[in-house]
Amino acid sequence: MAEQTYYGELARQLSAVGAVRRELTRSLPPECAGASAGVLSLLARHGEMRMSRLAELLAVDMSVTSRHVAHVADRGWIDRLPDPADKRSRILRLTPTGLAMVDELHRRSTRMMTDRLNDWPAEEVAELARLLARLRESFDDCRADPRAPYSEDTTSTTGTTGTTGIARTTDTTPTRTPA
Amino acid sequence: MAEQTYYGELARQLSAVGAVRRELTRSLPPECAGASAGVLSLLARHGEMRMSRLAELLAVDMSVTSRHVAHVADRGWIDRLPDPADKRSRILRLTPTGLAMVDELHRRSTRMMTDRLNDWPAEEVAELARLLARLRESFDDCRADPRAPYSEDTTSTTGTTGTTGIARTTDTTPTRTPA
DNA sequence: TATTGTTATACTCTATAACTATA
DNA sequence: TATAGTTATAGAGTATAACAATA
Repeated sequence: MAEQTYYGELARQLSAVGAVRRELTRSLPPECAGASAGVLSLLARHGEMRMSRLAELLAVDMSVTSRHVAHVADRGWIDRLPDPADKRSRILRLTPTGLAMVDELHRRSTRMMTDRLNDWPAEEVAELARLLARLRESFDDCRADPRAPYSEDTTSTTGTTGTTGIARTTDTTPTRTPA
Repeated sequence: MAEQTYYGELARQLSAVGAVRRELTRSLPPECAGASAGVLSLLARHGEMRMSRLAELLAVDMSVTSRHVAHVADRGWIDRLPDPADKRSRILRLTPTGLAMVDELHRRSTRMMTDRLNDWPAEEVAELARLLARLRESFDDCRADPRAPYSEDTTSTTGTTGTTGIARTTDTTPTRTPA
């Protein structure tokens, strides 16, 4: 069990890292917004899948996923194939154009990171990536079992009861490593 | 210089950590949105400051800062005092109510992290916080010197030239540790 | 009756640009 | 002329809820 202070400090750093994410987003091609990039990367990494599975991996509501998927489908980067096993469902699969875009995205993000972190030793880059993956897993695990998220009646403020409605994720099984 | 693969992996993990940030946001009191929390935390950490300095620390445009500051001022959490040295400028300072809110925020975020990461050894929590802080610094350093951000003509796609317009940050000097 | 996915609507956060008031 | 801050407007991302089609 870590000291209280570290937890608070970690929480602050997590908010602050938004600036880094925004800058990473700015390095993307203009036709491919951040959310589209997320969809394409996951399809490249995990292979074809259904909407619901993708929503899990993205850790956002399916309504959100639906819009992002429609967007990348409109641009011809994925196909939405009928699922023979369930007529309500759709199978999402990268097109060759989509695959090319994934490679482009990977090139750009790698270049950006290389540029910014050129003085980082390899172990620290890998270590940070590892810890972030584990952080997500720890949060996913809690989302998995639905024991009351919070009670929050600490003091000065009205209590919230944060209810989420997003399913479990866990993402550590690459299917394909682009380029 | 780390291997290319680690850079790409880190970029992916950074996008994916958005889910964690969203969940952290959900733990906040309803009257205090994420952006307000950021403003209050920085004022608690660094003490009173001007708008422009706060915009730097937040790493967002000053127009954005202005709105967030107006919001927390409306709720009585900060005062906007005249700057005797420059009549254009305003000094931002936490009110007692604002300070109480900061404590509440700290309590909540710490509790959330404690809840989710209860099986993490203290060193890993601290290590992740440390690496994230350093990540921000590395990105800030690049923003500081304005050598052409990018050229981007790798292949398949139209090139972007990401221009930012946000100043340098660097945040490692706590002024006050709440609670 | 429950589940898969879509759409409509609303809210948060951010950036750009035009504007003011000082410097 | 340049800088500090404000406001208007637009765009990206997300959540909730109502809905259609199928299980």
